Amino acid sequence: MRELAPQYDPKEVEDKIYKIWEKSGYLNPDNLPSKNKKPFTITVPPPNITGSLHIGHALNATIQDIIIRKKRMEGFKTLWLPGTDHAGIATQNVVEKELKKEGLTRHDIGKDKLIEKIWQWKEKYGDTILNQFKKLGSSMDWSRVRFTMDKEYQEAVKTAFFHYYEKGLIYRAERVINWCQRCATSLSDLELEYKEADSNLWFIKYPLVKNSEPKIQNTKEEYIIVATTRPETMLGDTAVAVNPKDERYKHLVGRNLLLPIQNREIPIIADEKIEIEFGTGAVKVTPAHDLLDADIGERHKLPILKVIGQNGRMTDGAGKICEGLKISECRKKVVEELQKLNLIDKIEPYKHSIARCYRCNTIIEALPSMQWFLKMDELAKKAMESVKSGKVKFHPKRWEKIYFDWLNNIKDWTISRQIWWGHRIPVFYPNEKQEKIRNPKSEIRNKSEIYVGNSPPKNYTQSDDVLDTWFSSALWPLATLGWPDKTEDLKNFYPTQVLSTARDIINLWVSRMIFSGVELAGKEPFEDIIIHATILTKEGKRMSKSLGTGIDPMDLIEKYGADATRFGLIWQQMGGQDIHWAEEHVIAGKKFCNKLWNSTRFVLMRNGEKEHDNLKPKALTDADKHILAVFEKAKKDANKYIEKYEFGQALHILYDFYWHEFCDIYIENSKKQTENDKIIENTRILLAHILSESLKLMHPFIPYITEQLWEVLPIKKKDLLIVEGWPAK
RNA sequence: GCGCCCGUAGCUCAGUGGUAGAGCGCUUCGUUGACAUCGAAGAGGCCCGAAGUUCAAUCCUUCGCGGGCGCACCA
Repeated sequence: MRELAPQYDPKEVEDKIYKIWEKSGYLNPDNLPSKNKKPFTITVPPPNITGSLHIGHALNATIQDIIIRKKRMEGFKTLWLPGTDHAGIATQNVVEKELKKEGLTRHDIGKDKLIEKIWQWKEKYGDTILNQFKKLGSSMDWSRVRFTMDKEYQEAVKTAFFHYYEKGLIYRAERVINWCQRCATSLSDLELEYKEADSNLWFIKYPLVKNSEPKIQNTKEEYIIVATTRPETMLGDTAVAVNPKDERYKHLVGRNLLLPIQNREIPIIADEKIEIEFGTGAVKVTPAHDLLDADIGERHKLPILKVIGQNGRMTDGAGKICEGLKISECRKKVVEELQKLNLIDKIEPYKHSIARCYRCNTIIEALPSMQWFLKMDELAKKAMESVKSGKVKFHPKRWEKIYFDWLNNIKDWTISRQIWWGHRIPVFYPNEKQEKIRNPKSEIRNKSEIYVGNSPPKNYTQSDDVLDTWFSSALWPLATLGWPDKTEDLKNFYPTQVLSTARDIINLWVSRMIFSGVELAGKEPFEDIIIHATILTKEGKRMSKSLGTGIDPMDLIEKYGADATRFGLIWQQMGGQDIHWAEEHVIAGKKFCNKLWNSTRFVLMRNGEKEHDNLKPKALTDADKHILAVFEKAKKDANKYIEKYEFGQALHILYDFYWHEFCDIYIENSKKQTENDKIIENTRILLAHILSESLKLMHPFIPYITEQLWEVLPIKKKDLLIVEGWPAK
């Protein structure tokens, strides 16, 4: 037996214990004892290679580790598969920022060189997070680390693309899409963040054109006033719309207006979608640069006139005086011109939300662009069915509403991106058509001129587009296990059992994994989805790196130890509620570890070096009976709560039992009992029994200290605690 | 606008149809061999407001107020 120091020092224990786990091989399911038969799998939500571990990751990793460790002790063949995501736009942006420090842009060095730089960056920093997971004590299988740009993973992505393409679910079309001018790429709706901003509502007069047809009466009105937050887009207006029920305008529908500045005639049309109450009830319609207007335009077969280009400047369509101007400049210019013409009725201050890029915060423009889309109707139905049937369950259940809401209103998914870092779309065009392809106006309509597949004919060149990062993330549980190859791992570990993640990617990621799994492998990728708490500041605000309100879990580990950090995180994870972060609970965790340490010292001192091989205590005294009874209850309740994924509750129970029942009461009683020769032996066995069983129950929560204490317990024939039998079964 | 979550001790949060609990903090006492990262004792709460259901509500229902979040095409 080894002497225990009078205080617990995490620094002396953690790294040493982690190495023991790694060396034991038990992190890899293939090396687990033969009793561990039935597979149990979690694939970690792959963090972006750009990131470092934040407090939310730490909570999530701890939750998954608790589940995995418990299952491993219960005798499952557990696989917790680690990995990282290439995170297309995010990563490219980070590396571009690095370039900028040298005064370079990506265009200066070119595509190949940029991609090379990103790979270098990945080699250097990409494993940061994985090492931080280790520090936390995560019992992941390091022999199976995956990356979404691994060679095999790229094959999986292509296979998925071909599958959808052959099924006719993938198509290319010119549509009005979200465009980030800084990233120079399209974005899906989910990649936007709306932020409120102060702006104006401009009220502009559009003069009515006198009508020569006798059937249509000319009226007293000389103009219609439209209200807009974006005066510059008027240059691309192709109609003005009013609600058909609006009495003010009913008689004007069908008449023409003269679009100021451009001096084009545009019709007045009627559309149900127009709110009578808002503004003047008359809306300028710019099909090229507004998603709603694009819908209206389609319904009324309006021409689409592009006035804003992908570079964020006005196109020739905007007319001579505005061509080449930035959007903001053009706005000023247009307002100025309108004022000259005396066509501004009034300007009112107005607050509204503006879409911004979720990666770089640039204002998003809607504009027509040739992109690849994935048809969503059929896939969305499958995804909904998986949850409706109960094959996949959300915990807490309320989150399924977010899921259904999105799937019920789904639009086709824009899967192509114009960035450089990512999975190239496996589509090839004949070389002589390259120019045409880059120019959306002359899209190749003839399908036979496109090659989709693995071995393109000579003189064909691959498309420059890459896939949305989430297209590959959607394959995570499949591709990491070897799909589409029928590997042993795929057979053993797919479908997985649990997915634990943050609520903000329920649709971005979770729903897409579900339909991908069902569509491509015929099985839902997991059974239970845990949506864990979001950690906010004590004041209830979002943590933010730039505001310095974030918390680095590594600092906590450094200060209090990994077990205390895990304890603090889980202590606060109650009922799926958001956590208003309070560090004192980590301090409580540190104190608890020390209590555990010292109570173990006590038991060892009382029991001496004698090794037990059979800890079957009897209940001889009232104190004995009491402690055994409350222990049974604590064990049962803790187990129940872990199974319901209510980890905070489970931890509270174990804490209360251990400190207040075992230490405060039983240990105190045992001091007297060990003075009585008749019961001294049984008391010692009972002490050792409760201690060792408690260590097992607490191991998933605070793995390092429990493994360390287990090591010094005088018990015969023991393996590492990480594979000891779970007591509550 | 619609929806979701929350409002209990100074702080972070549990909890129950029969007038409340933990951790941290605070006060007083205590260094008897597990632990002062401790032990003992204690102060501290019209359980957001109003109405309703009930013998009885902090807990159920409705409506407010306050805080947070998500969704939405309000130009």
